[in-house]
Amino acid sequence: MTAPLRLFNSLTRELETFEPIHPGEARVYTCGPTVYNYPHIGNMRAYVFADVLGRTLSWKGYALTHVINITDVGHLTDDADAGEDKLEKAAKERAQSIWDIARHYTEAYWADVKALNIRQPAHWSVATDYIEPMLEFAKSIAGEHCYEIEGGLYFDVSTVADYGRLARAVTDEGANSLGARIDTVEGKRNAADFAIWRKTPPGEARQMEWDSPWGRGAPGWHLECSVMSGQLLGFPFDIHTGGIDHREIHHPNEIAQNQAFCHADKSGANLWMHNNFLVERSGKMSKSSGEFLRLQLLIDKGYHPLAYRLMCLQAHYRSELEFSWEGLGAALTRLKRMVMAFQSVQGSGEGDLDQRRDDFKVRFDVAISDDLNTPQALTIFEEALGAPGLGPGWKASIAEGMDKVLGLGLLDLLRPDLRIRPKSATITEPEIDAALARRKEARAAKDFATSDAIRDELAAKGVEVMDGDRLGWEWKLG
RNA sequence: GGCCCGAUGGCGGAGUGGUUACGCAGAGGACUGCAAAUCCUUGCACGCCGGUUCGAUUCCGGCUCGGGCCUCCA
Repeated sequence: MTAPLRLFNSLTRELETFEPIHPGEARVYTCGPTVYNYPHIGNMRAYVFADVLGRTLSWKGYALTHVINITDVGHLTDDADAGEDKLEKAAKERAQSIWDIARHYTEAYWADVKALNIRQPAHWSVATDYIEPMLEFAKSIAGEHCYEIEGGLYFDVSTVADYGRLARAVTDEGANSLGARIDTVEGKRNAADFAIWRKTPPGEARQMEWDSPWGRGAPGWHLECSVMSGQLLGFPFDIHTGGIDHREIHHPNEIAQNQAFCHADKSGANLWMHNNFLVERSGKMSKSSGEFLRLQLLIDKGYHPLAYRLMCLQAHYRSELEFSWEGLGAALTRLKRMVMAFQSVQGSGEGDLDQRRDDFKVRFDVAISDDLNTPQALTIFEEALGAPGLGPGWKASIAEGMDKVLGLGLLDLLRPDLRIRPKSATITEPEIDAALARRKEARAAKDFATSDAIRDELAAKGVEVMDGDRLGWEWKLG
């Protein structure tokens, strides 16, 4: 009755039918943020994607266990072998405790998660809570797959089968392009070898460091995801997601660790899924480039955060999505109309239209089951909102079904909620109300010169008067 | 240098071997004192050159252009 769920597996680069490892269950691990800075909206696209995946699995009836990790240690500013830990660096620059830094940015991330209607996963796994299991994991693979050099314990990628197959990095000659540009570290056997444990350099002390058989130090970034996914979901689990950038380094390394740990050639997860980037004309979104787009900036400019979610939904997760303020505005306009359409669904039509209702559901299911085709699912959703004369319960049916998958939360979203005061506004709501009251009097007296003058004044302050609309007025954006 | 991806109307963005979604913008209409908002209607596209085919935007090859990754990044 429902369509089989087809998902694109980065490992095989093909669509595959989802078949749960544990009947009736779906276990998903999503690579989360490194909390050394605010997330930008491109980062958040990854979580909107993972959220839609999770919601779809729930819609299909699977009991979902979703894990998103919080990286608060081990992620370096440079490559796998050099550079500083991002958290240590941020703490040093701001003269703050590393734990305060981590907490601050974790909370900022969670605020964005909430604003975008991203559901809470079963676990937010924090890397520093898993140091012991990481040490155990490292010990179990150290003998057969790792070697020690001055910098710490390194993983020898030649000890596992098909290293880098996820990245498709092997050339015709058998050479591996991964790590080709990494500066050589003294003693490394292969360019792509990476740190499992990084020793604190002699004479230095880090805020975050632990004892280990390889000296006092900190775990390598790649280690944590293998450990937390294995601990919380068990190997093998169903789906591992992340940004497309992880397809090249982080996930191949994770797979290598999983192979070593499980004494198997399998990757540790049945499906590896990657969302493509949000791009901007001025160049790639990058935190290292200084200014970057935060969700809060969108809100400050008067755009409701769910307009950004809708913008993400309008494109397929595997396609690059072009960001522009015009595009965001278009999504906001669409969202406003959807909210109004949803509110006008009365559910008072004849009761003999169940077949049509089911047809919508089937079409929606087919679209979302086709590798999460949210752009198409959206159009079917809108068609259903505007379908005339559907029977009682239609509205609730839409909210409980399609909207649960898309996550726009139309049941709790009212048109006035979308009117967000821009931070730059120079007029207050009471002032606007007062002006509109004066305008109403003028209009009643047919003093159109005065009423138009008031309208012009408001327009100059970014307020658009809408007489024929219940809202009465709206902020002008852009 | 190596690996990979893309090229669809004004913008964004689906999809398909033969009638080319959808959104926003635009145009026309309804409504309005006039507007705006809203609603209805609607025009507009498949990078170039070959090949396969009865027929290609869709499949194959080449070209051009653009992008990503191999260094931190979702």
